[in-house]
Amino acid sequence: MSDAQAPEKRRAPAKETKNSKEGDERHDAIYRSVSDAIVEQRLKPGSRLREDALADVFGISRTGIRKILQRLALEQLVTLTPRRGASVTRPTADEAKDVFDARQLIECGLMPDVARRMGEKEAAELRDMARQERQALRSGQQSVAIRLSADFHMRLAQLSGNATLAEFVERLCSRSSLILAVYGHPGHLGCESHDHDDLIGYLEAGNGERAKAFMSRHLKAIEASLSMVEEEENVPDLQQIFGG
Amino acid sequence: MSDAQAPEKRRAPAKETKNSKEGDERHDAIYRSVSDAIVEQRLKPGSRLREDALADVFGISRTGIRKILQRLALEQLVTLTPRRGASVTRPTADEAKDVFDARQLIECGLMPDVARRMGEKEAAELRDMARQERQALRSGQQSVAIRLSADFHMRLAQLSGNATLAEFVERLCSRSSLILAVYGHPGHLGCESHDHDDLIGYLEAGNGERAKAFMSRHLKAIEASLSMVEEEENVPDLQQIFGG
DNA sequence: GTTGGAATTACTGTATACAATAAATATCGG
DNA sequence: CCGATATTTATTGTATACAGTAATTCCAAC
Repeated sequence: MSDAQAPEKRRAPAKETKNSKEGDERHDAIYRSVSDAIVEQRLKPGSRLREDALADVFGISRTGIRKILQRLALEQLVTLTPRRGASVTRPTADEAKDVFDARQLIECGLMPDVARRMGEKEAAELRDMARQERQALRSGQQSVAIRLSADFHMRLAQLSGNATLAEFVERLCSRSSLILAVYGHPGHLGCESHDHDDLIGYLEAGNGERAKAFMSRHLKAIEASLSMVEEEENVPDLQQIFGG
Repeated sequence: MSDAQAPEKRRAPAKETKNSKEGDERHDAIYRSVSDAIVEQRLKPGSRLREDALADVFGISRTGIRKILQRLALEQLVTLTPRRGASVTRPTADEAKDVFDARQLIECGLMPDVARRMGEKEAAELRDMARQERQALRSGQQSVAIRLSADFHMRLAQLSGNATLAEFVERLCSRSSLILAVYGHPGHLGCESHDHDDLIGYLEAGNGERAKAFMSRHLKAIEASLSMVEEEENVPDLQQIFGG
């Protein structure tokens, strides 16, 4: 992972500040680093994200960290509670339903456009992504597989040519990873191995309607694989006591 | 005595800072204030938003302003260019197309759900909003009318029960206001007066499919009313010179 | 041993100071 | 008088200091 090497506490030498990166890119890299960690479930829902700790790890001040956390909060990957700070969002069952309904509407609606704009190059790229995903899954790298699966859906949306809708899909896929982390069964990954390949086939054949129907079933299958029990990790004893 | 070198560091009237508001709500109020000004086109696309100026106007420091600007940037209402600061976004023709395609897909797709959840109270509320909009239009308050029109579409999406999609629609409507500001004809408002009332009728009757079709036409009509000429306010002389 | 409360601690919220850079302006050479 | 470069200025980027508040710990009393 992105090694924030020895946290040399000396941060003052302004002349040294500039040598490493444009500074702007650095922020983006850190954002992506945190975002990836969440999507890959290395940071689990509910984990607290303290500003000082992150600032130390990445070697920038809290100011920059706050900016990044705020962005993640707007994307609903982290939750910002007023005086408690940031933590990785733990999606509720309602939110999960909303997200999958939204994916149903948008991703399926995009399939005809994607089919229309699908060329050889795009198909090859997608097949490669699907291959990588299968490989990660086979070699037991579940975290990586989850992200690759999300990447696949995101790339698909980008190929529709509508940047705005692609951005929406991006957000929905990120949140889906969080949902899988909370409500998915450990051994059972969201996307079945062959689904993505089949989908590429329909799209490459220019069969938008078929792809649409397939995507609908695909998403339904993922959603159906979730076990929608709100685990109330806090004070569960109380209920047991009252029940008993 | 040696502590005499420590002058009274108090430089800010901290006691007065807190008395007025919770501080958190204040930020939200400022955010809404700026957002409304953009949506109502009192701040025109391209206008620069300097941090100091905003900080002065609202009586908070640049820190808070930056937070708000960043949020607006993520919603694509303002554009943040690296060392140039913030300005009200000027949507391109491509973006405009994307936004209206997205609205076409999402808002129309939501209509059946809205029709299903439509009750007396909701219909009455919508009718009231439509009435206010008509009134604003008649009394020449175009800015207010534009925002009320956007509010109508947003509220409609909320009634679908899907908070995630409602948020997407919210963003799309805000951006649409910007698009109208750039590409719309001055005297010609986006939403025709009677359209919204007609739509409520279909929804109240539970006729989701009819409402869907109507919404589609409604949005198409708005989009068709735009004149999609990219005014390249920058270096236009060059082309004219070379052409002439 | 548990509970209530006070003191401490840890953390976030906000403003400000300072550095860095791009834009605007002035200055000088042609 | 025009063009290129140096200087000044305006404005953003970042770190840090300080304040305020929630969480924790510790202590005493029952």
